[in-house]
Amino acid sequence: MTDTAPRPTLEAVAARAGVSRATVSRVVNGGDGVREPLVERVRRAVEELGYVPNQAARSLVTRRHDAVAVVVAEPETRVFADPFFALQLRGISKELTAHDNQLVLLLTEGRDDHARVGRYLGGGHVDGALVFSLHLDDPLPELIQRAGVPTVFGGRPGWSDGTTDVVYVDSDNRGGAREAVRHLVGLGRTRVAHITGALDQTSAADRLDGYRDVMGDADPELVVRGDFTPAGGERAMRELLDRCPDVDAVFAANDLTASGALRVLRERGRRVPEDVAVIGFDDMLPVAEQTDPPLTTVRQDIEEMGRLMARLLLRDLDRRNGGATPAAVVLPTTLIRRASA
Amino acid sequence: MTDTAPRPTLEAVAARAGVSRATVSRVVNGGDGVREPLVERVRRAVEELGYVPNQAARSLVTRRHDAVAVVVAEPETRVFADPFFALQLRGISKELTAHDNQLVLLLTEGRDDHARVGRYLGGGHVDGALVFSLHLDDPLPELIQRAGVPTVFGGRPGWSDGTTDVVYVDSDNRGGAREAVRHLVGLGRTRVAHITGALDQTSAADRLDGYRDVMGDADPELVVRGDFTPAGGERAMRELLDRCPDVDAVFAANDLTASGALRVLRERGRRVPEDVAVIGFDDMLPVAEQTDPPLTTVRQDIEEMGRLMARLLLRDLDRRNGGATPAAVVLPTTLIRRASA
DNA sequence: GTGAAAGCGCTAACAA
DNA sequence: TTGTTAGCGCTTTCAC
Repeated sequence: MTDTAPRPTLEAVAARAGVSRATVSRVVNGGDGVREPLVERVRRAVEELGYVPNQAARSLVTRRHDAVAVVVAEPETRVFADPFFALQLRGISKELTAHDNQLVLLLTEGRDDHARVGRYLGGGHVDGALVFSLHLDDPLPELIQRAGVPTVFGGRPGWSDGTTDVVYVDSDNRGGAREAVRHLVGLGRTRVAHITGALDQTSAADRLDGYRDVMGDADPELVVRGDFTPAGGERAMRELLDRCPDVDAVFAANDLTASGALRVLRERGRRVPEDVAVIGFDDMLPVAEQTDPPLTTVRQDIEEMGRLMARLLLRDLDRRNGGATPAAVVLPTTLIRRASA
Repeated sequence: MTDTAPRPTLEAVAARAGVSRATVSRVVNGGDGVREPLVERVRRAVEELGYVPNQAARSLVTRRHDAVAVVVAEPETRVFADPFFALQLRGISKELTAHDNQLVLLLTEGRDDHARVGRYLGGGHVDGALVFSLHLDDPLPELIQRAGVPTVFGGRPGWSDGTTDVVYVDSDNRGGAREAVRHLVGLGRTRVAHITGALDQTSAADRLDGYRDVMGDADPELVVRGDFTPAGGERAMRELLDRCPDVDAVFAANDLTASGALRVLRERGRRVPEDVAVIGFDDMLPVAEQTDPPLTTVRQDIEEMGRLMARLLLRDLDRRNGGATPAAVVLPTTLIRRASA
């Protein structure tokens, strides 16, 4: 907890190197158009003085901050219940770091925070924003969109009407769900159920759509609502067994849900996969590999999603430099076969 | 992805309100020493123009950034395996937000990143840093300490020699462990084992110390090394059962470890708590409540730890304003009784 | 109580 | 290629 020492300025470096501030500035920012010997002298002076540019002064004139906000709607239990958030963040961080950008994390807790976030984003502290819009009715994303900050969303925003060109990164939830259900059908299962996620999230809705793509004509009783949690999975599985005792396969909206379902199946004496085959979604390793039996599931590359979000945003920020305007990106999923189906 | 609109400046507000820039500045920063009618006029002008101060310009002169870096050593599987990180972050975020500070997240991935973080912290972009130093041999914390940025650590740093006054926030790991083991002993158990955490982390070492405080004279075979993961817990439990078949209680270094141990105990046909009582650490709800049987455990208030870290740092930053220099804080733990012990 | 003026440290025309 | 100069938008003495 030392006090801040007075830091050397461009001026000081210039004096020491015997050149002008402008030259030092050039060298510090890449050094093109400065002759080698001078570059060398400046470099040495920088070194000796331990000069570090003052970001505030630089931003003041460049209007660039080399900083990106990551906005996460917080009350989401889900954000904490699974490593989703952390993994995505890691991907984002890596990409940002690779391009010398800083990550400003904005966690929101409610109404008040929305205003705060809006103000912050509108306040020109950051060059852009990466936003996770988990719920259909979340007012935040639109608010941000209106703030006029370049933004990339994580997951397809629910309010996206297809008209406005929102940029987002998402997994192919629908396609992945289709693949899972097809696999179940291919196993010869005929009573394939689906435990949904929280349906106010597009990922859950899309997975349900995927299920219906394949099982459109199936007994509607086979679809039961969950909420992405193990507890929700248990509840749903019980309901399912009561309603349709002949169910022989379950596609759960995520691995956590599947783990809950598995527990109930065991409790009720159903063997997995012999009596009931189970497939999850996510391939969350600590969950999928620990269940009994290990979970067959649909993998999505979460870290890559984060990386991609950052990449799209940075590209957009650079579009003046000839880059094209990015559009939404949907990443493929993979079926991972383990023992449960 | 709109282009940035030209934002109004202090100058513009001053013109509109018919006052000087200085007066507007005063109003914007609290408004003391300005007469009410003027305050009112300025406020209105700010409102009408949608004025938001330019942080860069302000920082340039005040040398304050109202921003704090949170540094997390990343490769830590643990950071992603449990909600620890997210919870702590939430606490930090809340406190920071309450004091109008921004959270800049620095995730590090290795050697190269250390230099980068050092540079960033030394570069005066933030007013202080909150650092998680998980491993004893992590070079980062010391590097940061040397950067001269006010810093608060999360968890007692391993290299803290007691001489230098590092400020940190930690749970009473040792005391909590003692309480857990005493509870086991109080239950009449005589062969109380301990599955440790990753011993290169102070939290694990401290919990082991707590165990020894109570069981100092016990069979050393009863202590077996884990790594804070369920898999580690399984491995350790197997070893334990082989080595000491008469074990009648287990204190696991955390809930994840305990869940692994529980699994093995079930597999080997030992009843919990009848044959073997089990206690965890953390009270990580999604884990502790979902185990079978539900886990008795030592709770630590993780979010509060985060909040406290931020509070200590902010207080230090304000110490010029009469605050005292903060010291380390150790939070108490609570034993939560469920069914496993 | 209010305003005028001097920078904070840097970049970016423009001259040389 | 290098230097000179004029701000970027704000806070903060210092006069009034």
